[in-house]
Amino acid sequence: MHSFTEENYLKAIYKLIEQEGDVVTTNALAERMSTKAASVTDMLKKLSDKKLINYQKYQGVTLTTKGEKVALNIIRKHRLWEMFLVEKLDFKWDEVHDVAEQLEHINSDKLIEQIDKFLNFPKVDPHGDPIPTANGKLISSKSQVLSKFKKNDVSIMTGVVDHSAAFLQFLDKSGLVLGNEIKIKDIVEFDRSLQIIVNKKDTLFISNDVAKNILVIKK
Amino acid sequence: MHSFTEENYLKAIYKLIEQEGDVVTTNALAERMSTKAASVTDMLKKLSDKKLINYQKYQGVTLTTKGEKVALNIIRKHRLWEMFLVEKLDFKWDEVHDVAEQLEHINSDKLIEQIDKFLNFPKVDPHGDPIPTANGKLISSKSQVLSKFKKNDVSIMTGVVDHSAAFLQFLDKSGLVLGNEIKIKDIVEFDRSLQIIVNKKDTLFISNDVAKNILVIKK
DNA sequence: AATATATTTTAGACTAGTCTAAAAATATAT
DNA sequence: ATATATTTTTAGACTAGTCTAAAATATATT
Ligand SMILES: [Mn+2]
Ligand SMILES: [Mn+2]
Ligand SMILES: [Mn+2]
Ligand SMILES: [Mn+2]
Repeated sequence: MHSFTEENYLKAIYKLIEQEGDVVTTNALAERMSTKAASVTDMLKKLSDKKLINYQKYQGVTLTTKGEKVALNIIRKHRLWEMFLVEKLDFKWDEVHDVAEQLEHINSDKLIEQIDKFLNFPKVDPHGDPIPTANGKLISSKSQVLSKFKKNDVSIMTGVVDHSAAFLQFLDKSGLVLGNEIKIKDIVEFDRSLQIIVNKKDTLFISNDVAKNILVIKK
Repeated sequence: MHSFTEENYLKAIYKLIEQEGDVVTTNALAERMSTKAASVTDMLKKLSDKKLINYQKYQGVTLTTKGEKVALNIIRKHRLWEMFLVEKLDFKWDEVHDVAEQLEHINSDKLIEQIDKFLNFPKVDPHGDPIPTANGKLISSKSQVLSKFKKNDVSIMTGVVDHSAAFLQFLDKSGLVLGNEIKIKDIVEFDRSLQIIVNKKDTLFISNDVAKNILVIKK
């Protein structure tokens, strides 16, 4: 099929387009893949030959339909494996990423179908990210970052923007986990930091930087 | 750590020594790895440089203590994953090999510990093969091939020699699965084929070739 | 003991993926 | 519009793993 490296490039292109915008630049990809621009150019030629990306020299890249299908399938596998690790093997949400990064490349349709079934067909992964369907559909969530809300707004935490272990551990320690209710008690005008009430009980202060990395849905 | 290829070579060396005898030849390894002798020689140099094997030109190879530890760890992971697939994901014993061949290379101590725990620390895999411990001990079973037994001997099926999907499917169809009791009703002198009674119920005939690939333990 | 055959290693080449350094193209600033 | 800076691509080299063909060594046969 495709090599691990090809799969990782396709996933990176998908995610960069999702976040940043319409086309992905060579440098952005090099940054994300922790490699050099020259190496990226080589890979882009290869992916282009295989009709997985649309690529013209100096013009950046987008995924073809075929390439997007591959990317979404890797993302599906990654998120299902993360869910498996958390739900069945007692991993914490900050421990799953590196292992899922490997497991996502295991090639077996039956395996991933059975994992999906075993988990009772989850819709989102442990970080609140939606799991693409087997035929490559991804329902994008209506969540917004907490920093966009106003005083007295009440919302439910549904995801995170930053997926780093450090941030996830900080959230755990603060009682900010998926499903919790967050009410904005006050917003400090000076630095846009927030005073919030979690689950109608615990009051705490979070910086605007933190609020920008918490996804919620209005109650 | 070590590449997939290195791990597969070490496992192959381990298994060849286990079956065939004291040292492994270049050609035997080439055969097993479905590659050419020249490629094997290249890899042997590399594994020798890494102190994973004892290798002298033209003299065959053995594993060092370090190499054996790596091999046993891969075998442990392979067998635990096979067990997981059968026990938790409804795979049949003839369907697990190729997937386990990939999963055995996933690198995460926590993952394999948790899988072991999740399965309640199994001692053998779905084919009756013993699972090495985390610190590299392997309890070799006292099973023998059915063809060595005599008329009227009663035994319990504990494993298989041939692991091919074809053979395993044949066994399934014949009701010859692990744990079943096998009584030898008669042995045909001419071709050493057997008439056996499975679980005190079903009588069937099997060739000596089949009997040589069924492992049992005397009751 | 000499020769023939089989096994194993070396030599040299190829692909995937990576790198550095230099050249080419594009974007930005005067 | 031209010069400067930035981005991207090319050129050439490196490693891991593989191959074929040829050379070296070991084993078997006479
Ligand atoms: Mn990956
Ligand atoms: Mn995730
Ligand atoms: Mn393998
Ligand atoms: Mn097995």
